[in-house]
Amino acid sequence: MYDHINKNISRYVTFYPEELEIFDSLTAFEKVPKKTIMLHEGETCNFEAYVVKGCLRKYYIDANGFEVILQFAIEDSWIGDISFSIYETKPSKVFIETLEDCELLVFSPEKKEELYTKVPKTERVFRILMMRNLAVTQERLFNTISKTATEKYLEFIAQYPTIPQRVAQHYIASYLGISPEFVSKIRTRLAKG
Amino acid sequence: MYDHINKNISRYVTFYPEELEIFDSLTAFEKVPKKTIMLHEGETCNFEAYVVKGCLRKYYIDANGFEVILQFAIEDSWIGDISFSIYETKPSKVFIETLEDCELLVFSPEKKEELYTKVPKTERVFRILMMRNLAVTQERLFNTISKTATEKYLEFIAQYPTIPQRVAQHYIASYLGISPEFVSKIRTRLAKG
DNA sequence: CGCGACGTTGATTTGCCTCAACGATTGTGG
DNA sequence: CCACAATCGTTGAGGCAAATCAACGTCGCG
Repeated sequence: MYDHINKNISRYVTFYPEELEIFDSLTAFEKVPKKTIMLHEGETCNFEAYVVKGCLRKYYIDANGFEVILQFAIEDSWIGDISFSIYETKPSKVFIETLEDCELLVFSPEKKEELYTKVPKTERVFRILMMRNLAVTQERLFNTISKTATEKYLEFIAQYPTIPQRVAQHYIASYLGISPEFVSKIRTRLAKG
Repeated sequence: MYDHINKNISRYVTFYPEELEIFDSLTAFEKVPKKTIMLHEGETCNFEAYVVKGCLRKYYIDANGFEVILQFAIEDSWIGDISFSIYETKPSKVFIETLEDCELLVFSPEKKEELYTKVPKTERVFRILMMRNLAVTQERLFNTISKTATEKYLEFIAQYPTIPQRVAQHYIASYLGISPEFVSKIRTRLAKG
């Protein structure tokens, strides 16, 4: 049950077994069915989740009503609203939705703060997780600005080869900032070589 | 000298005077003249800096040789390569250059780790700084994908009103992912109303 | 002064979007 | 279990926002 999450956080910091026990005890296991919107825009986000099994997406809705996907989360990754903290309970601008039946290990803001107090080392873990997330987001911003739609598509399927098999194609379009029709045209163009 | 940086980090965590003294003692004050490239692509970044005075930019160079600006840093902000750490000494993909004569307070990776050991609370500070940075970057990614060039330009000058007075216009174009010519056209269009 | 970097303006091109129509697939209620 | 609706991916025609290319005026600096 907790093996994977313990391995995940131990990549960055070494923990004693007692510390991992505290860590695990502060999470809540949740099964969430497919197509559940766990966080609506305007709500305050009251969770941060590690994905044991399943697939989720986090997205904005723009001024014209179009969705822009910020993140896909699959096994062994984290998802939550960034401004997640008991001190900063701003209403969220994003939606989080399950795309498959999911098994999650969830922190509430209070438990997260309790964790920081009881096992201060975890500050370091989440600092490093943030850093890696930021690095990925910066890289993606750079790609969005400087690459063509075809390049973006090719790099996406190279970097996340399993995602196209799991989610609808128009979600990938929304992630890449391309119209669904144009993704289709890119694919036929590539198939013809 | 250290007043500003101490206020900056005390926004997120409360420090004892002794802790702030340790913090300050681990930084190095540096004056860097205008147009100095402090970090080249391929080098490992050996600093993280708080800007006391001046203005810098961080940028990528894309496959066609075009610069894409990721960040402007001005007074009371932080700049450095994200993967900055003694454990992760990957070659950097970004350049960091001063646009004005600068006064900086600089951490080396070693001093930063020393800081984390001597004043563990600082993990929390830099976790929160990362988080805010990530939130801003996500917002910008969303804008880049879903807004028109004119909207991006207007939001930029609204959000960073002092930057256009300090840096060349084509740098703003590079930050927004717009051609310099088109920024010029947007401006004349807006001026005519 | 003269050179190079910068901003402007206009003509032309293009990558991608929008709109619309059409099969294929999924799922849902009777 | 079928019928019908809804969702999804594909394809084509047409349009537009922004890029590219090129020429020119201006400013700051060595």
